[in-house]
Amino acid sequence: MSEKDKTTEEKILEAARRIFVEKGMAGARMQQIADDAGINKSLLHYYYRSKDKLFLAVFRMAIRDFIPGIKGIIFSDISVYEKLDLFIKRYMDVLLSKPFVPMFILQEIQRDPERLFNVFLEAGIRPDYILKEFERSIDKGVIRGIDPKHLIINVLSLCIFPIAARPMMQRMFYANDPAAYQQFLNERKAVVSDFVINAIKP
Amino acid sequence: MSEKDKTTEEKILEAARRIFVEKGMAGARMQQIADDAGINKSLLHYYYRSKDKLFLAVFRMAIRDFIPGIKGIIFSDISVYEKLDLFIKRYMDVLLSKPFVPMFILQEIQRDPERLFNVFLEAGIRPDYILKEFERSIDKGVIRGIDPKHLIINVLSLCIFPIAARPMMQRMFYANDPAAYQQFLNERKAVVSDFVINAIKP
DNA sequence: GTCTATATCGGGATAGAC
DNA sequence: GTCTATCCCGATATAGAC
Repeated sequence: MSEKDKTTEEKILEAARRIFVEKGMAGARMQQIADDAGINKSLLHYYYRSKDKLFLAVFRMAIRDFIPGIKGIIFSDISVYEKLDLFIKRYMDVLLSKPFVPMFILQEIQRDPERLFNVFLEAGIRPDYILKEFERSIDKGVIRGIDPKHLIINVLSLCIFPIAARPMMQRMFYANDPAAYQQFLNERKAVVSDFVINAIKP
Repeated sequence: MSEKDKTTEEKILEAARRIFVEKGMAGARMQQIADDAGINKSLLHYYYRSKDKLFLAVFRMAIRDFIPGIKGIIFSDISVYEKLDLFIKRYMDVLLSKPFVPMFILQEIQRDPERLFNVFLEAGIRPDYILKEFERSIDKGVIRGIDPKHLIINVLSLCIFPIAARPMMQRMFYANDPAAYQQFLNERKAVVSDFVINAIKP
């Protein structure tokens, strides 16, 4: 689909996504979103009644993009180690294809965690199932005794943080070379998987 | 020092810190900072000429609070494992005593990474030394062959993320019980240290 | 140093023509 | 559906009295 064939609504959503991620909800300007989308400011209000509604639309879109690939893995019928490996790789793939999501969600976590929690619930994201599975694996001695909550948060940390903190890490470790850091993030899929698996092997 | 003995300037800085962390630079309101400090809005401008200057003051204070305990460890003369263990525990202690710092810095990373990088440089924060030390340890076979950059970023991720994402994690895993999550974070010092050390043992 | 009052401006939102 | 013009509130910032 060429740039011109995009509906106005699509152009708005994409522009809004860019600006909201860069500036956050409060820092974003409707004018800038309109400019970025190549349309008039009033049209934003025509399609979405308010800034808040536009933000929510972008937000839901981000969540939806983000989820489908993940849920399949969690409920699939493979070993814990395969599951962890697959999850980490798939999860990082999704994050790399939507690198704006981490900061977007972190900002929303501060702004209104309850609303975010409900969006997650709607999407069927709950830790219960995987928590139980880790517990069983620990009981069976398949993985080392670590509180499953810590394990989950470790995995999330290792995947999310390097993307959220990208501008600084890229500057510090790669003299601000985007291609080099991208390469680093690609390697990271295997590195994190190894790291976690080594850490929890009995 | 009682609440009353604090100078106006101190009261402003503390209030500003709270509000800036909660709302971010753009979302924060001078009025709210003034209310929170129990003073008049104009006084903010009397002490700090503008919102941006106030933000910068809070920011530098945050960095300064944050650094001293850390640097000592990096250059101390102990084994890599002891150093990692000590660093993780001390670093998380600092983060726990200044829990606003992670989001504050993450926001600033998006807003102006170059300025932040320079503030870090001023404070003497550079990854070179520890990077080299990890390399030597890998060459000697003391730790498993992992790209030292990944190792550093893993440690940072594991320490920082759970605090930055606290409101959501607390809601998901502890039914929003702050004391329970605080307890979780305290445990975490030892858990992360174990996790990392297990992951890199040859 | 601290307050009240006010200037000034930017930005979200709406009205209305086409 | 898309544009121009405009409203109006809220927020930063300043002036000036005490």
